[in-house]
Amino acid sequence: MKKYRDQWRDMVVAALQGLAAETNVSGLDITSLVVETPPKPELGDFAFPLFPFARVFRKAPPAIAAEVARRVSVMPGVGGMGAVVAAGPYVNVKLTPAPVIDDILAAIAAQGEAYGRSGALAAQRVMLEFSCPNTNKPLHLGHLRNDALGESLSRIFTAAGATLRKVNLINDRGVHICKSMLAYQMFGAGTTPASEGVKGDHFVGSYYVKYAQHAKDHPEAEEEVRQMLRKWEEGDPAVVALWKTMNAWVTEGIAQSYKRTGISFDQVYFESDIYKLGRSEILAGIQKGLFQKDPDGSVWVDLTDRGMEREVLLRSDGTSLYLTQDIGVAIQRSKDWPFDRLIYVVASEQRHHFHVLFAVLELLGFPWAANLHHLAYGMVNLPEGKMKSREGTVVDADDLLDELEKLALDEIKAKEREDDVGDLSRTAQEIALGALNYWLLQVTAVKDMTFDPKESISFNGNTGPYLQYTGARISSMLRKFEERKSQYSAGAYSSAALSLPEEWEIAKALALFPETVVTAARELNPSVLTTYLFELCKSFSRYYQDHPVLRNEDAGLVQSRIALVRGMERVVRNGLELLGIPFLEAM
RNA sequence: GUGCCCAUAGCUCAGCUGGAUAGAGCAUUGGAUUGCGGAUCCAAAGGCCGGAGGUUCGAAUCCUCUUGGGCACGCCA
Repeated sequence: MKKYRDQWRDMVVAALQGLAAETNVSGLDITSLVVETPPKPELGDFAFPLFPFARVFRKAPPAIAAEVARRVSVMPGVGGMGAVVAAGPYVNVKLTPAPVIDDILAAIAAQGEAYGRSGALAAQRVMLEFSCPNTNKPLHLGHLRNDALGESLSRIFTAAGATLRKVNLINDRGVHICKSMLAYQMFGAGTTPASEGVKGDHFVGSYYVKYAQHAKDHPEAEEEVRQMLRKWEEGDPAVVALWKTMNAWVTEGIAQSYKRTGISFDQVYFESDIYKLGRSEILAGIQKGLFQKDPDGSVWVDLTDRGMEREVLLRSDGTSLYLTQDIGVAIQRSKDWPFDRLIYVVASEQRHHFHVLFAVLELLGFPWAANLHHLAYGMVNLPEGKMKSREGTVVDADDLLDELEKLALDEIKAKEREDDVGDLSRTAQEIALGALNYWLLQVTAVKDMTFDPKESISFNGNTGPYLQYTGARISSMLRKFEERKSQYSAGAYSSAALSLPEEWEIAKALALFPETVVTAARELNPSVLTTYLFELCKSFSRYYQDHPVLRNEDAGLVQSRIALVRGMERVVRNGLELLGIPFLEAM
């Protein structure tokens, strides 16, 4: 669609310049000419508001609009492209649909899976960090939002042409891990996830909970934990062995969850490998006078001239902090895989941390420090209220997925679709995932949100399953067409047959897909795509409700509408892929 | 207390770099010649865009103040 928009913009620009030249007006600022979509389709396909030019022409906008419309309408070749009319202060353009429809449908058919991909960000190497689980408990609802955002953005960036690298950082060391380990030593009695038939992350998580209960009336436990951490750092064989065993259980469990939700990474960093990084950079920074050592031995950075505080970089005993480590990791990454941008998908609670991190890296003089970005996302609550780990109201990711799958399964059964669906449990899983990812991505990242499992799985409304349903209906239509193909062989595709306003609306929307992907990437916002796809599907549902695709006497009409349906199928398929929502051919 | 973020229909959310009468979905009410899967579609009703100023030809959008909510303010991660 961009092509056409630019074409018409150029013509309007030429008209304005022509008018300026003839009336001896100078100082025309053409950058203030914007193209927008009229609020109602009847008004046209593009609109140019001319308010900004009133001053320079000393004329009322409607008068300018009338003059511009007149000039554009007599430009060579305009007749075949479309009509141009003034509507008050606006110049509206109504495209001639047929050639545009031909163009769009041909492009989709030719590009197939690649339709929607572009080179818009071709020069960019983008590293995207997300998920970053702890190895002391299973994933919860918050991780699901993180993962959905990270995975979807990675696909969107890739589609927009960027070279993208997904990285994960597993927090597999520290006091929280030792707590589970200590509790397991005390109460584990040699059991394993296998012996108990429990997923590894849940197994270990249960000991984390047991520790918390134990520590309530055993204050000395805290000291034992610290001792254990010390032993771990010293490489005590027994402690390290237990740590390895329990970490393996958790990471295996988390890997299963990733598989279930379609999450993957190009590189995984382990905190246990890299937690010592950063220290040397801090020490070097002291030499350069960037940081100061206090009398007690702690090292600080003064950020007050940036409106921030003084922050600790090294403890008085010389050891690193989380911040120190993140400094080291960023530097390491810039060496491992030099990037143009590094985006961290991390909950908004850590805004301050990243503020400081980025400031320190800038102080250290890394040129890439200006291209670090914290994609902060808000909390996910349930209709019942907030998640609070202390009150045990944290929603476990696997449990939630189980619940969604059950709801989906119930729905399939209620509609008596078991026989049509193929693999029943797989379909339920895919619907559950569609419901989850759509809901999580539909809300702008920075905002806190409410996740309503029942509403998310609903098959009507603004939901993932609704999109999947539209895809399934489209697939069904295309299957039927293939079965009866010979019936329609007398006719041939012709864009002229697609003369309904609904068909024009759909075709235009299909044409907007590639630009929409780029916008989503530019704004780091998958919800741009959810909204786009929902509206596209709604238009299509409305259309086929009233206008039969296959049940037509005119074989040419059938062929033409099928071409449009094929375009729909392609865009829905490619679009859902970018959101991590499975496309279903039947449901 | 200080800083950052959020506030749009009863509920859940869109609203692009300011542009035509602020939009969806859910819920509510009323409809759709047995229909290419009715898991759909249509319609009605529902708003001082938290409030007050300001900038502008023009503000949900930008600025200031204010109210309410969230989060962060550790030699934790």
